[in-house]
Amino acid sequence: MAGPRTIVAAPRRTAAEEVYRSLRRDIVTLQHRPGAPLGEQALADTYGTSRVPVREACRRLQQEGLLTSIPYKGYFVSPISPKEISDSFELRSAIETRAVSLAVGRASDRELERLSSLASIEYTYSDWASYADFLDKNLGFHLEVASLSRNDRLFTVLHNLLVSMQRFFFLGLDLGDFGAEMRNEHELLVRHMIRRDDVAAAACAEQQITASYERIRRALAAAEGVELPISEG
Amino acid sequence: MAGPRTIVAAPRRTAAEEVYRSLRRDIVTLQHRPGAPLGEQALADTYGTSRVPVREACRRLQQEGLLTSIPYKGYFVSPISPKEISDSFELRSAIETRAVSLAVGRASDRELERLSSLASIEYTYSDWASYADFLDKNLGFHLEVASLSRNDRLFTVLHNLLVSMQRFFFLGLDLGDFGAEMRNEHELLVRHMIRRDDVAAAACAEQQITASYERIRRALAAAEGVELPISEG
DNA sequence: CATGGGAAGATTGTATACAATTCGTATACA
DNA sequence: TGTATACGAATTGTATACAATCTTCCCATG
Repeated sequence: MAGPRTIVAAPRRTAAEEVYRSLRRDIVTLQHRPGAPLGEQALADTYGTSRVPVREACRRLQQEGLLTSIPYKGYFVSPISPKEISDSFELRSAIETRAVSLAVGRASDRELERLSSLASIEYTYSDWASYADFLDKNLGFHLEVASLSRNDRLFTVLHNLLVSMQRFFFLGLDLGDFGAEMRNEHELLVRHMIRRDDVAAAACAEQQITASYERIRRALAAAEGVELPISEG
Repeated sequence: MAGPRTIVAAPRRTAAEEVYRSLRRDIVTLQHRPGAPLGEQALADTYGTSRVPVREACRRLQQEGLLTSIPYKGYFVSPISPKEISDSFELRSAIETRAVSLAVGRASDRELERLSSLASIEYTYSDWASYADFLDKNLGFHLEVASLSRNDRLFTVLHNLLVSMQRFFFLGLDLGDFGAEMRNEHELLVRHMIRRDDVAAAACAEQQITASYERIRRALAAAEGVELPISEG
């Protein structure tokens, strides 16, 4: 899913890696709420390891923006502020539209065909497990586009950004059933790319990212500071 | 220099932080050559600490792309390949042009005036210390632009990217005296920004980034695999 | 001479113990 | 009552010891 040519490095089975993946999953699926306190020792007890691997995982998540460290107080799940959401979408727009442009110029017909097969995804309204699966496949689609840009550095940065944005999307899915809408968006984008129209494809991506942002904004306005600890940005 | 409103976090004086900063400086100034092997224990001995802080620093540098880890062999300074340079400039172009656009719409006249004062920089040809100072100030200029975008996430990502690209620029400065040229570029960009012409400013930034890439490419072609270990990309 | 096995060395991964720093609180004092 | 201060609890930061894993090289064996 993540990478077609994942020659980079085989992810080894290490405790630090396990803690990292588990913690990240729990954070992006909102099972650890924004603002929730996490201590190294507590996490070590939870995962049955020592503080050293936990520490490594936490520093990684901190660098990716999902955790915030307050020295001698502990780690905290980074709060979700309107500004952070807006900043993230703005940056995503800058990077992903370029990725689409580059991909149009560099991907083979064969690869675009394969991309097309990843465009059709859906979920079941108000089904949590379905949400998780949907977001995973949606991430896969966008990462495939990024990978077709043939730019490893761009891929890595966009990968990190999209992962940290996953929890925003979790907030949005409950607002309504957008499965069909997003599937149509994906398919439209791929059609532009197959036609090798880089300008139209980039504009299409830009517009879809804005639409996604609007969905999140509406979901946030609907929830309006009751369910989740949203900090003022 | 880095940030005007650096409210984010006071950089604590910790051993891991010291090792990180020292190592990063030595890598971007090419005092540690691309491909050079670095072991945790050796670094610990060098810096007079234990492996734990060294490890933390190395993982950070690895995630930023300056170090490459080969399991059970050691860390190595990431090689500089033509593709890595090209990828980096491509990504930089995507992010920085957007940063310029945003800054034009959000910075105050006062801030743009201050930015103007950072534009005039120069260096002395074939003077190493002068190079380091020049690159530092040049970085400061571009980071100030990024900061004026008012997008923290964009700032952080571009910051990391530009830092890791510093060592490319080191290769380029010896090719000739580009001080005046780059100063003119900076001043032209600022003039576009002051005129609040975001399209012209973004196009100007794009063109300048391309020019910078060309300078590096020529420098690399001139050196042609004799002085430095350049891996084939 | 090619090849597989295995021991030795090196490196990373993990656990535990200890030091350093910070924050809250209680308390002494004005 | 208000304020300063000292103490203690909690947490991170660091050092060291040990275990696991990989590489390498040598040697036996076909």
